[in-house]
Amino acid sequence: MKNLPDKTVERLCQYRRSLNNQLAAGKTHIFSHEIANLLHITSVQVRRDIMLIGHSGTLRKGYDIKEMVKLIGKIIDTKEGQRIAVIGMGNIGKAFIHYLYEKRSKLKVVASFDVNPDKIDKTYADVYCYHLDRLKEIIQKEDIKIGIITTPPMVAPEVCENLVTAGIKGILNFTPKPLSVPDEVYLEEYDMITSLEKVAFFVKHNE
Amino acid sequence: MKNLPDKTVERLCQYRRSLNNQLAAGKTHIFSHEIANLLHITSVQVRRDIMLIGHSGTLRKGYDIKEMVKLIGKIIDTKEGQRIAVIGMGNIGKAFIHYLYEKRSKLKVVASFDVNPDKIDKTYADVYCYHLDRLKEIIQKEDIKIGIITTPPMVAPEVCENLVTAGIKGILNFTPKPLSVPDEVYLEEYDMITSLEKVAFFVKHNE
DNA sequence: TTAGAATTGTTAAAAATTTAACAGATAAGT
DNA sequence: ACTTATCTGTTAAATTTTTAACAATTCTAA
Ligand SMILES: NC(=O)c1ccc[n+]([C@@H]2O[C@H](COP(=O)([O-])OP(=O)(O)OC[C@H]3O[C@@H](n4cnc5c(N)ncnc54)[C@H](O)[C@@H]3O)[C@@H](O)[C@H]2O)c1
Ligand SMILES: NC(=O)c1ccc[n+]([C@@H]2O[C@H](COP(=O)([O-])OP(=O)(O)OC[C@H]3O[C@@H](n4cnc5c(N)ncnc54)[C@H](O)[C@@H]3O)[C@@H](O)[C@H]2O)c1
Repeated sequence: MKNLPDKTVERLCQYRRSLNNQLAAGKTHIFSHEIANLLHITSVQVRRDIMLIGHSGTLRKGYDIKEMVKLIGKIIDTKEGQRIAVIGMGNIGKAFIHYLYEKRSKLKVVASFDVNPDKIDKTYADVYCYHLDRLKEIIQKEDIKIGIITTPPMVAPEVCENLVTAGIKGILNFTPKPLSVPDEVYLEEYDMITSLEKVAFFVKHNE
Repeated sequence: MKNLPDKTVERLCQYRRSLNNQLAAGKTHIFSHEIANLLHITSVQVRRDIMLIGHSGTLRKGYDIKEMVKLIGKIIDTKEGQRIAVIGMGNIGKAFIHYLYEKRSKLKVVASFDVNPDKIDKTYADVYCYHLDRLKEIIQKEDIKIGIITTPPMVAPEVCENLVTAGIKGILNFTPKPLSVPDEVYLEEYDMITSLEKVAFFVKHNE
């Protein structure tokens, strides 16, 4: 199940969340066009994605939601759940930890780091905050594979480098500073402001 | 300058931010491959994007940074700057307002809304927080064109509908709840968890 | 002043992604 | 049982996006 297109992986995550909602609402089966409507894409795309992961629906009945959620989980999650660190316990860092805590997903934040004494040695939603100096030590001890950078932009490159040295395998960067990592580390840059500027652009051009 | 590919628009926003950084660092000109390195894309792509917006560099000297920033601004910004509302003054809502405030960009948050009495009638980074009931009134009075939804997911569809009724033209949705809007409204769904799950997927498959 | 290196701008090719088209299967109604 | 509506799964086509290729231009320096 390795060669899924990037975009498909992204959509699978979204399918799963929507499907869980439907499950909670009491539905057991769903049609491709229903999923499509929920996510504003076409039903063809949904069917194609589902085909790619090797799932089959029942004709005239649709897809079994529970099974799909389970299958997507198999593809996206790891058995034991992934262990994550958040670096920079400001607004966004804290928001993230609280959010994941409530969701109880397979993605577990198991440590956080900061340099501000007010934040260090405190616990946020069960996540302990260490001084940045202990980054490498804790990451290795706790077998953390993913780092989320929510520090001020200026220090992001340095933090990034330290994460890589410590052996992290994936980084999600929330700062607007573009980072560099070796090939074997997966880097996702998540830029909230670009999204907003994109909206602004399209609003401007639809006037 | 209407028919820019979606992806190009996105990159232009990123170019601008990086270029501003370079400007601040004292550079006046930059080569396509330098921009490319900053953003982890190819120099061809940079040149192509720049071509599409009708800018020209100087051979062997590169692109004039100041001019490029100005041109990108012309394409992306509106003259007067866009007026924005944030609905839901929790962690993310506040983070956003503070961030935009510091940046002093053309994107101005001019109002925010909540239902929690603790938040209402207070000011965050110069942005006043109104009760949700006044949404339509304020949006129309203040000529707000863009809404950022950072409420709890459950109420997002309702908020969205109210925004549309009030005449908003673009929505940036931070909740994991997919929304529906009429064709003339531009909707961007920004899902932080999907990004994280994507990282997790690729980490898993690189092991 | 000429050769060589560097860099842009553009067209063409390739790759990735989305959409269309439609055959085949099944449930529901008659 | 037969017909019809509806959906899935899949292959093929279309579109979008990225990458390659290279001519043209400018600077450097022998
Ligand atoms: N925190 C994260 O990392 C994260 C990640 C992904 C998605 N999200 C989503 O982003 C959204 C905001 O997250 P947050 O951490 O800022 O949440 P939060 O709980 O801190 O803030 C929500 C705010 O919305 C207000 N609110 C409630 N009902 C409202 C209504 N009807 N109208 C206007 N305001 C209302 C609340 O009073 C509160 O101030 C949520 O939907 C959350 O699921 C958060
Ligand atoms: N807030 C937004 O809406 C928004 C939007 C786009 C991008 N961003 C970016 O996201 C990042 C975080 O934003 P925020 O609003 O949470 O910022 P914040 O200032 O609230 O939090 C930053 C945290 O990082 C800590 N920190 C500082 N230096 C550190 C270091 N060397 N190592 C570890 N921690 C360190 C600080 O003590 C603080 O707790 C920033 O880079 C910001 O530019 C924010």
